[in-house]
Amino acid sequence: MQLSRKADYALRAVAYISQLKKGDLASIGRIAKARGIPREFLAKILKELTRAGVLVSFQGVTGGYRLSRLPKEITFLDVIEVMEGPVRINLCVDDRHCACTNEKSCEIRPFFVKQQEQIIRAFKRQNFGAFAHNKISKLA
Amino acid sequence: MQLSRKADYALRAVAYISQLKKGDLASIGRIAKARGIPREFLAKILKELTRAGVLVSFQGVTGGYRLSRLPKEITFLDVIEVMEGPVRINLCVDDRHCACTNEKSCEIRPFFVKQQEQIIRAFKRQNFGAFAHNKISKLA
DNA sequence: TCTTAATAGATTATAAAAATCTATATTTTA
DNA sequence: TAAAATATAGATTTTTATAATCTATTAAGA
Ligand code: SF4
Ligand code: SF4
Repeated sequence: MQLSRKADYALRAVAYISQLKKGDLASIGRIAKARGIPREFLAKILKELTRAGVLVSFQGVTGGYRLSRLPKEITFLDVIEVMEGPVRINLCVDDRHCACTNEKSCEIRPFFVKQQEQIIRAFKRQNFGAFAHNKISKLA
Repeated sequence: MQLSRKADYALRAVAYISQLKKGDLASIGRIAKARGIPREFLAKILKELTRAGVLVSFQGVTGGYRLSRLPKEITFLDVIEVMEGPVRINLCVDDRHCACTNEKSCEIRPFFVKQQEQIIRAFKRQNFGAFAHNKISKLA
C-alpha cells in the first residue's frame, strides 16, 4: 500500500529536470547529488524513463537528460506507470485475469474498483507544469 | 502500491462474519473454506483481529468468532490498520520522522499528503454495515 | 477423556524491492 | 586521436516484506 522508492525517486528526478531552462540538460550525477538518490539506481531509473519516451538522453561529455515534451504534458501517472507498471490498488482490480477466483461474487471488489479510479484520476491530474522553471525560483 | 493479501483476506473474513445472525459464530475452518483463504494464514489473521478488539473469539468445540461491535461500527480502515499498520501512501507521509531527509523542501510531498488524506477518508467511510445479515440474502 | 475449537509464537518459503556491478557505446575536447 | 565524461545494457546481488506454514498449547463442550 505504499509507493516504491523507485517511483518516488523517479518523480523527484523528473521534477528536477522540469526546472531546467529550455535547452539545458542534467546528468545523472548532478541529479543524484542534488536529490540524494543512489547514483546507480538513478541511472537505471532514467534509462527506463528514456526508453519509455518520457525523457530524451544525450551521450558524451556534455550529455544528460531533458524532458521529451512540456512539463505540463507529463503526468505523475506517466512516471509511476513506467516504474511500477499499471496502478493496481488491489490484486484483482484491473482488466486482466487474476489469481483470485472470487472476482464475480466478491463483496469488497466494487469498493476497490472505485478507489482505484479515484487515485488514478489524481495521478493523471497532477503534472510537472507545477515544477517548471518559471514556477520555482532556482534549482537546488 | 497494492493492498496486501493479508488485508484483503481480513476484509473478506470480517465481511463474512458480518453476515452471521445475531449470536452465531463462525470458525476459522468454515470461513477459510467459504472464501478460499489458506486456513493457517487465516488463523493468524483472526487472532490478530481479536487481539486488536475487532473480533471476539470463543474456544472449544462450539467456538468461533463474532464481531466485537455492530458491523456499521467497524470500518475498512480499522481492519486494514490491524493488518498493515498505519496507512502510508509514501514513505514520508505520516507524523513520524522518516529516512528521507527531504521532507521540508520536497516538491512532491504535499501531493502525497493530500492523496493519503483522501484514501484514509474513503477507508474510514466504508464500514461493514453494507454486508450485514439483513443486507445480503444468504451466506455462501 | 476425547474431540474440536482457538492461541501463541517461531519458522520457513517466496517474491518484490532496492541497490550494485561489469562491460560497452557515444560524444566532446585537449 | 587519445583521454575523459557521459549514457546504455543487462546481469547480479542484497535486503526486506509478504505469504504461508509449523509445532505446541489452551480451552470448552459432548
Ligand atoms: S477477494 Fe475480491 S477484492 Fe480481493 S482480490 Fe479477489 S476479487 Fe479482488
Ligand atoms: S522525497 Fe519527498 S515525497 Fe519522497 S519520501 Fe522524501 S519527503 Fe516524502
